[in-house]
Amino acid sequence: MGVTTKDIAQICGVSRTTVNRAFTNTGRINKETKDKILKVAEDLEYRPDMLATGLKNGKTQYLGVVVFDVRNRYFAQMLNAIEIEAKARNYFVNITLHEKDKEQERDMIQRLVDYRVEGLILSPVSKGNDFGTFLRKMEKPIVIIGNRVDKEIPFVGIDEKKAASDAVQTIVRKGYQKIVFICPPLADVENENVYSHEQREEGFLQEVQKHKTVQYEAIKSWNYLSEVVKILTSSSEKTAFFCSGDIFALDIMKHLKQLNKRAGQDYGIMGFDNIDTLDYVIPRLATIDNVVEKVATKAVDILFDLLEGKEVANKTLVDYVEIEGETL
Amino acid sequence: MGVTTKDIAQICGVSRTTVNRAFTNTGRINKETKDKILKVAEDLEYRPDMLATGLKNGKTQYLGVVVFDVRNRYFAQMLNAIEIEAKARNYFVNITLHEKDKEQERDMIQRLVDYRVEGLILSPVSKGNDFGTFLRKMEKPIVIIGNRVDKEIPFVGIDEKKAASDAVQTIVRKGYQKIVFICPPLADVENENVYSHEQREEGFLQEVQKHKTVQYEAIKSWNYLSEVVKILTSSSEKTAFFCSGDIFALDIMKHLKQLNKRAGQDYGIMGFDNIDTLDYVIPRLATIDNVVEKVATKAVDILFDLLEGKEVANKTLVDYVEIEGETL
DNA sequence: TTGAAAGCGCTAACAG
DNA sequence: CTGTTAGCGCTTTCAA
Repeated sequence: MGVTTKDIAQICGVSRTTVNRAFTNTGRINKETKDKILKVAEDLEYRPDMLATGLKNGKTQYLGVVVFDVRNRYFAQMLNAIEIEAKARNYFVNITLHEKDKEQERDMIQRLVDYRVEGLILSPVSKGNDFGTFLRKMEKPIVIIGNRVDKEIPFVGIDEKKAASDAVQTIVRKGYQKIVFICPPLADVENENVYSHEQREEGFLQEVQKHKTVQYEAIKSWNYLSEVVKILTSSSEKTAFFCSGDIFALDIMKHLKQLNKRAGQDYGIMGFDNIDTLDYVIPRLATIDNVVEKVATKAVDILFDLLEGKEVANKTLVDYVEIEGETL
Repeated sequence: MGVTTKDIAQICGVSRTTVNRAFTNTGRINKETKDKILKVAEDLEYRPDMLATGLKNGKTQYLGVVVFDVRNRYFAQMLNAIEIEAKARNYFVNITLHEKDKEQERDMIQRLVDYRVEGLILSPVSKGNDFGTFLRKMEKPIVIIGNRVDKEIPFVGIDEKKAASDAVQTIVRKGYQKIVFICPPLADVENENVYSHEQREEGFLQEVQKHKTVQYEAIKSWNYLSEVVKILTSSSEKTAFFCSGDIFALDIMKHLKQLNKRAGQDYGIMGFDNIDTLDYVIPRLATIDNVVEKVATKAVDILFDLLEGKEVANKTLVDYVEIEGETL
């Protein structure tokens, strides 16, 4: 590497300890020597070696973030919020991505810990006790967004169940007689949905069953497009599709448009997430804003509470927002 | 931290040197002691401290990436490609984001270097000699995507100028008599466009001027929407808008749709980038695919060439793809 | 085949 | 106010 404290010490005719003191403002030090040291350091463009500092202190001022697939709008917004919030506290963020691969996910977490990040924010595909144990073994503050791992690890999110339930109420109020829930599998491999989508489904089922006159159905396969067409052409009831993600809704709208079925008129449709692609699509999709930026910000707050040794709730809910659209 | 080589050495009754040899396969070592060491290490769940290793070797197996604003689809695709390509070579990626802030940009680069990333891939907002000098001072392999900094620092991208020129040819061929180039400023602060958009503009101008019968105009302000409306309502020529980014095109299409003007019929429009939001928008926007994933992959390839001490071209072009749409 | 010793660059306890 | 010393955890001569 380049310039070290040793070089500076030599040039200034002092010890490395003194040089260190000049930087850290710790211990008493003569103003003149300090100024001189700082000046020399600047002239030489001295930069402390963070690996050495980190090694010594066991602290790196880094947070680790692991998410799957940034291409998902949801995550992009999340990452930005985390970055901003962390920066505000003078921390840095190491973002790592993977593609819904559970093994990779563990690797990346492990790797970040090996590099001594001080805390982790995760939006994992893995969950369950086994994964929870793995995380606890890291012995680092961890906050989870999006997929509840287990009861113990702090989680931040919205009340997905209640949001889905609200959505169903809205749909019913609009006079739909049949509601179809679209919820294809997310983690492809094991055909297992992440927590939030499971919750959405639960919320849907719980609420829709309260309305005796309303028919319902849940489609959980990947070829939902053809199923949707089948339903729409075969049934006479006023039908709405409630999708566990905006993407599915957009996909359906596009497909049906080609068949000359118009959202909001020939059928109702509602999404979930409020991804910003919606800004460019007409008609405006009705959806639930999962306030991902707020959630991310809150997650960082909680992580810092943990870092400061504070107690935190193991579940923190942020208020979602229902967005009215033109598709219901 | 947890278990160290010292612990393992003690347990196995050998020196730390020997433990190290067991891991690195360097130097001769008794098969039995080796096996024993590895076994103990596994039992204790030993993890090498990467800060210590990095400090010692001056190598971290990390690449640094700095981009502004992942919310931009463009970058999201890029990051994924980089991550995958780096992983394939057993390297890790530290992604850092900022919001078009030049000072922050430098900070983050500096910080990554302080952490001894071995190389950098940047898509910077800054450019020019001054920034080039700054980068060279890092004394790290660097590859630039998207904003040419200066002649010396290796750059990967598409031939933006030629792509824009091609686009104009296409538009002219479709019979448009007036072409309006939409290119609002990207780096808000200084009203200065990044290289790629400048190139697109140059390509536009160069080509459009070859077609004497075609009128043209360039709108470079943020309130392009009202300008567009003004032009469309006031002129009788068959008009097409060529946007330096898909986002602007989508914005215009949405706005004009509300005024009952239909893309592809009442006016032509073409974008640039081929962001994947286009998949959900009807009509399909004509655009240029900037093949960002290919570019990113290539950038990593080049970075590794640099890491291996190979000579690389200071400018590498990847073939773009013109996408036909329904909007011309 | 193994170990002792020195050092990467920074920090902190303890003396002076 | 300043310096000496030891050590973070790992690696690498060099010698045994």
